[in-house]
Amino acid sequence: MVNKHDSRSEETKNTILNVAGKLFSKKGYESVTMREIAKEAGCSHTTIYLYFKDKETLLHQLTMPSLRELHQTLQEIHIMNSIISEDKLKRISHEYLHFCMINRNMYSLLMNAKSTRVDEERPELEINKVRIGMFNLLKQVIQECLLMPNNDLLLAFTRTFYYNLNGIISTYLDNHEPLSILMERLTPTFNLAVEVLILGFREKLKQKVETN
Amino acid sequence: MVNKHDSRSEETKNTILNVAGKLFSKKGYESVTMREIAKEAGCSHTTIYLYFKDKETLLHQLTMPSLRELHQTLQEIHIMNSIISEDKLKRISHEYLHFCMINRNMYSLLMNAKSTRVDEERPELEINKVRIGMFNLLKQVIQECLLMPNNDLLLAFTRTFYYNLNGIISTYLDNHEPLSILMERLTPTFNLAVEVLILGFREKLKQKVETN
DNA sequence: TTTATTTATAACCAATGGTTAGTAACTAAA
DNA sequence: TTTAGTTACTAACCATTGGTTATAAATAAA
Repeated sequence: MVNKHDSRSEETKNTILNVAGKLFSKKGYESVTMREIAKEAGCSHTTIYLYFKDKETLLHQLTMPSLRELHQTLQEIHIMNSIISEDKLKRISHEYLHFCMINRNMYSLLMNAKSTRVDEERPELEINKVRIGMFNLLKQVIQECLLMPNNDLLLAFTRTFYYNLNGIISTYLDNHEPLSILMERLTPTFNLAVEVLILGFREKLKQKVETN
Repeated sequence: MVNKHDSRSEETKNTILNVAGKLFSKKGYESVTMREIAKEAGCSHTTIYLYFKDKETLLHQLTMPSLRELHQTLQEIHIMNSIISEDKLKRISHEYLHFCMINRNMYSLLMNAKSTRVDEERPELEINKVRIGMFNLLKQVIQECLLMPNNDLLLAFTRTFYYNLNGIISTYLDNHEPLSILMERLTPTFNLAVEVLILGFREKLKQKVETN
């Protein structure tokens, strides 16, 4: 039988997480203050420090579940047999872009995982694992798409593809347009970018074969 | 005959600008404090506010001259007759990347020109002019490269190219590797990206022609 | 009821960007 | 030379923030 103490602290922790998640999404991590979160959660701002080491830990604990989910989604798309690899790549790109646009705070964390944190169950290792995992997944899908060996050129292609995705996100990071409208407006351009890259990769591959 | 008053204030202002420029470059805009700048400049931190409205104004006044210079450089490359447009594109990309990597603070300003500032001689208008100017220049060079009309497809191509450049920059924004080493390591990848994009654009164009 | 444990808050701290009041230095006029 | 005015600069102050420490409140156990 859970006692009131346990349930009270659990409830407080969850409330803080929920409120923080909402506020971060709405106003951006940097501009939300701990006092604001506390007020909305109905507690003192110092209570937050009973459960979370600092502000960044809060963001981190909000991020990892969603990130794992994204990674899972991308993996599921990857192993689908019913679609060709070029379409997989488009779907993966779309999911990644969509996720990052919704979760702009998390995107920053994803890009800037601090390597200063070696305590706390090696969270950087986990987030790095997920990052690397997604990069490698992208690499595999590109490899399948191009029917090429796993070599330096594939790495460079994957990087280029990755730059493009992240360029898109960073271009619209501070855009205040509603997401659904933004995605509707720009998805054709995003898809074009993927197609152009694949075409370019194929041509580059051809060139390499012709010079060898 | 300039009096001591005038020369003294001019000197103070320039010292502050110089010091700020160095510190921003070295440690990043966000992590440099006004008190730190003041200390290095040999004045009180409140003196800074005699000359500059706020911290952002300081960054802005440091940024615009360099940005104008970059824009000028890119324009000069554009009008060069001695090189083909594909090489122009590579040179322009290289200059832009190099500039942004050196001036990461300014890059942020470039990407995030605040629209909240309508006082102060319309600086947002100026920075927007430069941004738009550079985007249009890029568009022109891509157009020449591809020998295509100025249409929606060209705009989408230019956007894609722009995403790529900015993806590169944002990927390495917090990288602490010395710039010369970073550029040496990655310039081949950056050039490959440009080539891939151009190849892809050409193929896309071909497809469009074939379906019309 | 008293004591121990857990949860939470209030008081406090250092630091920051920025504002306001006061002082020092310089120049011009008497 | 002295006085008044102007300019450059500083110190005191402010509100706010993330975070720490001391204290209070709530709950469970003896």
